[in-house]
Amino acid sequence: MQLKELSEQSGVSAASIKYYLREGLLPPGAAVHATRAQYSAQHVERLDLIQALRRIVGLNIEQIRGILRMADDGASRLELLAAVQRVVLELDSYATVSGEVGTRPADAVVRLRGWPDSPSDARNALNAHLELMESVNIRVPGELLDTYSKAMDDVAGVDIAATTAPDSVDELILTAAVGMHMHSQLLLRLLALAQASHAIRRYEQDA
Amino acid sequence: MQLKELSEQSGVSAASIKYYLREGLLPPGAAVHATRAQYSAQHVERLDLIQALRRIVGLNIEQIRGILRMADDGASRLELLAAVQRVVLELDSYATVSGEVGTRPADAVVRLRGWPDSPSDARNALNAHLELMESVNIRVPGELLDTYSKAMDDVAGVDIAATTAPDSVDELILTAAVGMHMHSQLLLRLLALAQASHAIRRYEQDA
DNA sequence: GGCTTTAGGATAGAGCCACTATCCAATGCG
DNA sequence: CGCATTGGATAGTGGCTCTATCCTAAAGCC
Repeated sequence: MQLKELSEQSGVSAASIKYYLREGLLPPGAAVHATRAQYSAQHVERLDLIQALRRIVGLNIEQIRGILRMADDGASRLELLAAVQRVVLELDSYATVSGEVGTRPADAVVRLRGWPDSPSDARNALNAHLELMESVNIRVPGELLDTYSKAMDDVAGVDIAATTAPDSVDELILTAAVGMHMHSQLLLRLLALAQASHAIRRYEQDA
Repeated sequence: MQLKELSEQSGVSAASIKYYLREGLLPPGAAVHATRAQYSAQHVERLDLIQALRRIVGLNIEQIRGILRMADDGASRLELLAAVQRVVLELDSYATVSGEVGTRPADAVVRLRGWPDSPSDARNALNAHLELMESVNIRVPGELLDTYSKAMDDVAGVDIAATTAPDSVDELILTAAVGMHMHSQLLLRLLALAQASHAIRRYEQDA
């Protein structure tokens, strides 16, 4: 198919497709001639992925480019997962907490859960965030971290098990990124509901 | 104090303060004369709040204005909490899932946890989100929802207990919004770590 | 009393981002 | 043969949050 049809099938305007081509998000089609190129189903899939990462997960062009480039360079599933995580976690690194990152709390969690031991970005991000929370006086008692990590362990188990056979790299990225985002939003909504409930109980009591 | 000093104390540029005044985020100072106004410590506090909501929580001007207006109109703590939740939850209502909102799953959670019964925005948001997840084929088994809600129940308990005596409305908003955001980010990081761990185990096994 | 500084008001511009539109020459397709 | 389409280039749009400039009037200070 050529550009116009690709646009129709993906629901992305021809102008935007050109933009993505320029930005290196979408690989160029097979150039039949100087003024004619053929696009495939993979291009449609890629466009779907780009759309999802933009509109659902909220990544920007540069972040998407980074991930896709890795995918196209034949990165492993683990590497891709790590890349997706890096980007999603840094969505708002409002303050790059630097300084000596005490690896304590995350290590404890890892030990407690019996997770494989490897000092990852995810672990650093967790430690940095815990420091940040402490610095703004939000207490995170050990038991809470325990409860949280247990819950997350359960999700991850379900998630990874479900992600058995990703047909394509694009699909792997899609499920990883969208899944993380969806679960995170789900938790946020549950937290809101829980908070509202607790607040109601408390303030009614006061009154 | 006057504008310049307010700017120095809050770390917000004079131009931005003027902008916030124009946008109705910051109440005008007490006009001593046509060309002189006095600002108070409350103005500094308000600016801190605005900064936090912008930079940490990532709200836009209109969202902040809405919350602050409620606060200044003397809304109750519950109303304010609800308003904050509404805004934070809608941060990315990528798809306003409408239609007959089956109140089933959230109701079950509420019953299970023994939360006070009131059909709230939070509950609707949860139901809508669960529908959305289902529509993109992300399974959320009942046990998972159970685990999640238990964890969130624990946090909310700690949170609300800690938020005993907010000295000012601004502080209440600050702790609510920042707290929600921080916990949500914490969970996201834990999820990332858990996923990475599970993925490592799984893929190592495969290899 | 004059000089500098500041307030408030208005308006315009900057900078970023993700597009979107226009123009072009070259060329394939019917 | 001629219309439509392509890749390539470039410029413009719209939303958002500031930031900068200009102005007049008045206060503070010596």
